[in-house]
Formats: sequence, C-alpha cells, structure tokens
Amino acid sequence: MSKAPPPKPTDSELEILHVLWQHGPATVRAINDHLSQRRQAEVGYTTTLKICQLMLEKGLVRRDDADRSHVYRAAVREQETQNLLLDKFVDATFGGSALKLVMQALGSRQTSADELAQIRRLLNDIEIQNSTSTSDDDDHA
Amino acid sequence: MSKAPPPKPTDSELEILHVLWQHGPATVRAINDHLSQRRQAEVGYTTTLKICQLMLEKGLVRRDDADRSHVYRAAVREQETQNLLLDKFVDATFGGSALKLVMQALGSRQTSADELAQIRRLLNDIEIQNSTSTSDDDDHA
DNA sequence: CATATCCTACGAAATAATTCGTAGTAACCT
DNA sequence: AGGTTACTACGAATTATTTCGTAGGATATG
Repeated sequence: MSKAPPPKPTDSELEILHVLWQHGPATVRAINDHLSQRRQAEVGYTTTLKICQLMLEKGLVRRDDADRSHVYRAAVREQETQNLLLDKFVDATFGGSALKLVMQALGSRQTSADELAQIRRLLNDIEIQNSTSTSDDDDHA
Repeated sequence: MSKAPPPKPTDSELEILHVLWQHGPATVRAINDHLSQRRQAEVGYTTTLKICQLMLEKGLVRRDDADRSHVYRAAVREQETQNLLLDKFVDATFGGSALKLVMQALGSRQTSADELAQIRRLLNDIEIQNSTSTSDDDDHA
C-alpha cells in the first residue's frame, strides 16, 4: 500500500541520475567530480550532497551507508524515467501528440543516413508487431 | 542592439501560448476562459493577467492596448518555440541525442499505421535532401 | 448621479528548486 | 595525543514560478 511511485526528477536530479546510469554506484565525491567536469563551473560539494539526500527521500536513489562515504545508486531505470519525462514533455509542448514531436525532431535538425536507417528499421519492427499481435477487431476480411 | 531573444517559456506561459497559437489574439478574459476549460479547476483571473504581463516583459507576447480590454497575441512562433524547448529537453533528458528521443518516443508508445506512413514519408524527404543539397564532400563518384 | 461591473496594475504570499555555510564527527597522519 | 582532512546532516539564503488579494479607474446601467 505504500507504493508511491518515484516522482519526476528535477533538472539537477536528472543530471545526477545520468552520472549514476553511466558509471554505476558512486559516492557523493565521485558524483560531484563528474558534475563539475560536465559543467563549466565547479559545483559545491554540499550542493551535490543535498540533492542526493533529497533524491533518497523521494526514492529516486538508494544508498549503501555501510562505509563512511555513502554509496548512491539509481533506484529508477533510465528508460522508464526518460519515458515519464517524455510523456510530460509531449503533453506540455506538443499537446500530447508524440507524432508531432517526432516530426519536429527529425524535420528541423540534421539527421544522418545511418540514423535514418535505424529509424526505418524500428518502423518496420513496429509495423510487424502492429499486424501480428493486434488484439481483436482487426482486418479479418 | 537590443536583440535579446525571447527566453524559454515556463509551463504556464506555454499553456497561454498554446491558446494564442490556436485561437489567435485574445483578451485576458478569453485566455482565462480557455485555460479554465482545459484544466479541471478554475484559474484565477488575475493569475492569468499576471502571467500575460510577465510574458509581455519577456517579449513572448505583444499587446494592443488601444481598447480598455487589452488584446494579447503571440510574439513567438509555435514551431520555433517547440524547437527551442525540444533542444533543451533532448540535452537534459537524452544527453543531446535526438535519435534516442525519437526511438524512445516511437518504441514505447502506440503508433498507428497512418502515423508510421507519415514518418516514412518524412524520412524519404530528408534522404532526398541529404543527397541532393549536400554541400561539398559528397558521393560524387 | 449612484452604484455595480469589469478592467489593469501592483504587491506579496506560497511553493519549489538550487545553492552553500556551518557544525559535528569519524578517520588519518605525524 | 594533537591537528588536519573528509564526510554527513542540517538550516537557511536565493531565485524562479505560480497564485491571488486589493486598490484604483473607467464604463455601463438603473
């Protein structure tokens, strides 16, 4: 009954999740080093610490506090989190139409032939699934 | 030299922009009515007014104050704004990879055959453009 | 003309997110 | 042991966003 799903991470929290997803479990020190590298400016150590603590309360990360330096790891999956954020974003920005988003993303930026091929492959897969596992009221004529 | 580009709209501002994009120039009253409909709860009139005023300062909207009821209209284009937001979102959530975003958007939600066809058409167009108007180091063999 | 109605402007409270300083404490090093 | 260093916890300042109350002025209506 205590199944509150983890909330949408904020921008800073997402940045930390990226580090954890990429590098696996890490101490605050390690996370902070990564963040400081990624950005132009240094990030205060206690800033990173604080955000990690808040993320722990929200259930976005777990931590191992056996050692003095606690080790944090992501408690949410990368894909699921991206999808959650994507949903919100599509709603807010494209009125709920994922199609519009995709068309915009492809239309107004440089896409290589290789990337186009990857997308084509995905489209094919989807189409197969669509026609294969369609549940009931289908084209049975 | 006073060419500060309009900033990224906030969520509330974006909601108002959607109304203006869809319905054209409108008074605060009209905007507020639309917002109240879209949402479950009523929106305070002065809340909407305030946001419109802030948007005016930021250059996101223009207004005609000839009449007593001022008429607001969008000062930024829908596509450009969506693209701005899309860029930020891709950076924050998908590490800058628009391809990943597209794959996610398509892979983890229901996409109809019609939509797939639309995307295929777009892919074809892009491919043609890629091979036609590529600047220099091209397949000229 | 009086009064109710509708509008704008402005101030400020409420909330959320980010940032950092300080204090306390454990570990480490001569 | 004494002092330096590294870490956590906590409180609080700062900034951004959203929300709304109140005041003042114009317009419409009886």
